[in-house]
Amino acid sequence: MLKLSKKTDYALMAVQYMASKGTARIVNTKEIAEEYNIPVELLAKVLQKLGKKGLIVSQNGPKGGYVLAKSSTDISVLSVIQAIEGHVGITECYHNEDSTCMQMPRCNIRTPLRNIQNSIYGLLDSMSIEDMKEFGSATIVPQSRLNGHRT
Amino acid sequence: MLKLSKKTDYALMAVQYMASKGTARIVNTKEIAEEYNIPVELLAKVLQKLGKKGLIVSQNGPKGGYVLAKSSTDISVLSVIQAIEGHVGITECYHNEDSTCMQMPRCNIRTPLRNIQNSIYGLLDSMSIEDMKEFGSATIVPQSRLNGHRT
DNA sequence: CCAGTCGCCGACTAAAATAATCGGACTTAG
DNA sequence: CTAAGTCCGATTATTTTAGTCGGCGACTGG
Repeated sequence: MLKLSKKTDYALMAVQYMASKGTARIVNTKEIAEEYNIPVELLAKVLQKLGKKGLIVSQNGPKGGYVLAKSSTDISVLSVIQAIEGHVGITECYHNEDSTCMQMPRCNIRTPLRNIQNSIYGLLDSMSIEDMKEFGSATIVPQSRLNGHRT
Repeated sequence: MLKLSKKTDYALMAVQYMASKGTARIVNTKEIAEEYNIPVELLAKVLQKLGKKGLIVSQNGPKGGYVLAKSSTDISVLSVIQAIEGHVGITECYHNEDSTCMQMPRCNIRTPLRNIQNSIYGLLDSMSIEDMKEFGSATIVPQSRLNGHRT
């Protein structure tokens, strides 16, 4: 239904939060969880995933926590989403590499949907975490080819 | 997880199929279901929803069925998706009008996500069912502002 | 004029995805 | 050496999605 999972929301919030603190400051799970009212254990797993994907780096022990692995301008929104959700596809057959779709043989919407998906990918890839701050109220993608409303 | 539901897939396939048959030919649920290996009862409900939204018109009785209510150039992909999924939002708070989101007070990703969502809307709205045929293997949205891959 | 074909509708069950919890192990600053 | 932190797998609860069932109502051809 075209909705992001809460885990992804949490991930974006957390990364955004870390970005706002800069690379000098190390933040821990509890701090972020309290800031946004997120269940700690859940956020913990999310951050672990981000760590394994190399988007953030972890520091163990007391005074430990996380920092962004690179500049917020170099972290795309897409990379965060994919870190949490794995391979994202708009349809079953693009979501699961080895899906057995009953409709495959005669499917008439695969290719066009792939194009839509690629456009969305492009959009998400072109937007960085930094952009999410800056463009708080601007439109990102040129919609020059839009030709008015249909029903 | 940014995936369309099967019902929506079915709806798009069905509409596409009807478009391919033209407005003269009336098609029934069973015919479409067999063409694409879709469970009839499920497809039936999908078509009913499309009917209620005025995208297709129904004909009762024997030899009954459905026809597109208007030209395939005047039916946007978005309208089909919305007919099935209702109001679509990329996040909980945009999906559900009256959602009580724990993160609301301090949420730092609402506005940027809304922009992303609007871009997706624009894309889906600008694409008609007819376009889905034509652009079987073309890219729809100009991605001129893309600036290479990040992680 | 009535029998069979079709759409219409709501309630129901089944399966899958998501959200959240729990328990315990490993790491390290103080 | 211990408390504060990350790490990790297993488990449960909740919600969403997929699919099923049964009956009603509309219509058309014979």
